[in-house]
Amino acid sequence: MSTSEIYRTLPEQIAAQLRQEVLSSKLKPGDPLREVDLSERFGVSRGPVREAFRQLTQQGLLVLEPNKGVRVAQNPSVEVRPLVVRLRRTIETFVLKSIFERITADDVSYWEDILADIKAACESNDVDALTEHDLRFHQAIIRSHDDKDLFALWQPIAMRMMMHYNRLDDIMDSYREHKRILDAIRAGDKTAALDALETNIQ
Amino acid sequence: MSTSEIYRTLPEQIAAQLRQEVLSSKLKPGDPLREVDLSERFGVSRGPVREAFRQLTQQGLLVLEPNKGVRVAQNPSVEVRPLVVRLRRTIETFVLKSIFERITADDVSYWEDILADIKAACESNDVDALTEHDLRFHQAIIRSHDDKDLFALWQPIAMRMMMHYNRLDDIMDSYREHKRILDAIRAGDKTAALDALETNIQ
DNA sequence: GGATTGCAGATTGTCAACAATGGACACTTG
DNA sequence: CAAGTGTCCATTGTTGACAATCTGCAATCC
Repeated sequence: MSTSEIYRTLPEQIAAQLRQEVLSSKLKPGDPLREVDLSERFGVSRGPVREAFRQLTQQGLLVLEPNKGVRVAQNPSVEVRPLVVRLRRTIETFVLKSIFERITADDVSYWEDILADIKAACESNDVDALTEHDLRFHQAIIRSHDDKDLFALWQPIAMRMMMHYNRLDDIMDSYREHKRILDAIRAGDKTAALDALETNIQ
Repeated sequence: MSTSEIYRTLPEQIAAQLRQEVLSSKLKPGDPLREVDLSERFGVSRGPVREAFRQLTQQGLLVLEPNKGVRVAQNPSVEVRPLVVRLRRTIETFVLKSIFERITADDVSYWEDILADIKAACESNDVDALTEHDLRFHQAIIRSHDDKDLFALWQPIAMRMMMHYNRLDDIMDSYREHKRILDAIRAGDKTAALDALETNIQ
């Protein structure tokens, strides 16, 4: 992980690593994951690996079949993708509307740090890092809401959007879109912020 | 379980039982669940119980804190509940719209069976059974879509709505609402069916 | 020849023992 | 007496052994 986030438990560390590999297409849809392989690779027993599988299944990145193990999930079909976009927009705009008046300078400063990471990833053309920081940006917004359950609601939807997907011709657009969101927030322009957010989610 | 559904794995059976107890408020928000207690109760080791905990966590019924175990989740806050309603409506109307032209006689016949269960539950004033069959009804609709991933997307949202909640003054209303959905489907009236579905989800 | 059965290896499912963690409460210390 | 420290116990986290299940392939039968 390029971020120095602290994962408290063994399964979380394993899940974080595997998530990164799925989102970066190092692991492709349909690829099987073997418990023993991974337990040897991470130097743990099969228990924590199974637990990590469970977390990633919940996030929609892996699919589990009893007695047959887990595989990397397929991308949402072309038919379902617009639904996922709509769901994610619904949640994120709900949260932004809800917290808008209570956004603190600390919040903005934290989001700016992430924006800087996004900018760096764009400039060095590092798609994997961009995916990671893009996710962190939106995650940070969701997490600033009081109701922590919103994150659990949002995560599986957002993950399904981030899987093996790249809609941008110019990678720098990602930076511009996120900057536009943050600029509008800083200016206190709620309508513009919501519009910028919706534009970014597609 | 009053239905004779077949659960293939041990964890699924345990999860089904616990889910029923959470949805029927036998287990209340904040109640802790102990691995050893449940493993003794179900006559298995702690492994399958942990696995069941993971499934229910993913569905939003339980909340997991590392090194501290799981508790029954809180109801969605009054602020978040409208969002959950909107998300569930979005998914279910999307599915109904999408499958409408391809609904078979077998589908309708199966849904009628569930409607009969709903009617029976209403008439005998059995709220727990009603919750179960209400869930089965909507689940059946979601599952008739080709994209099986939709169910995974829908479930955590629907579960959050079903937790310890009863919006109806007259329990028979539930039967009437579901009957109205099915009548509209039988009549081939898509608009009416979608409207009836939205009315039922609140 | 094509379908069915039976085996063998690989893989997941379950278990019970042991390790690590966290919280309560008594104890020391200033 | 208040703040901090240590110990114990309940509980979860991790492990490795063993059981059950699935998959592919070869032998058998019609």
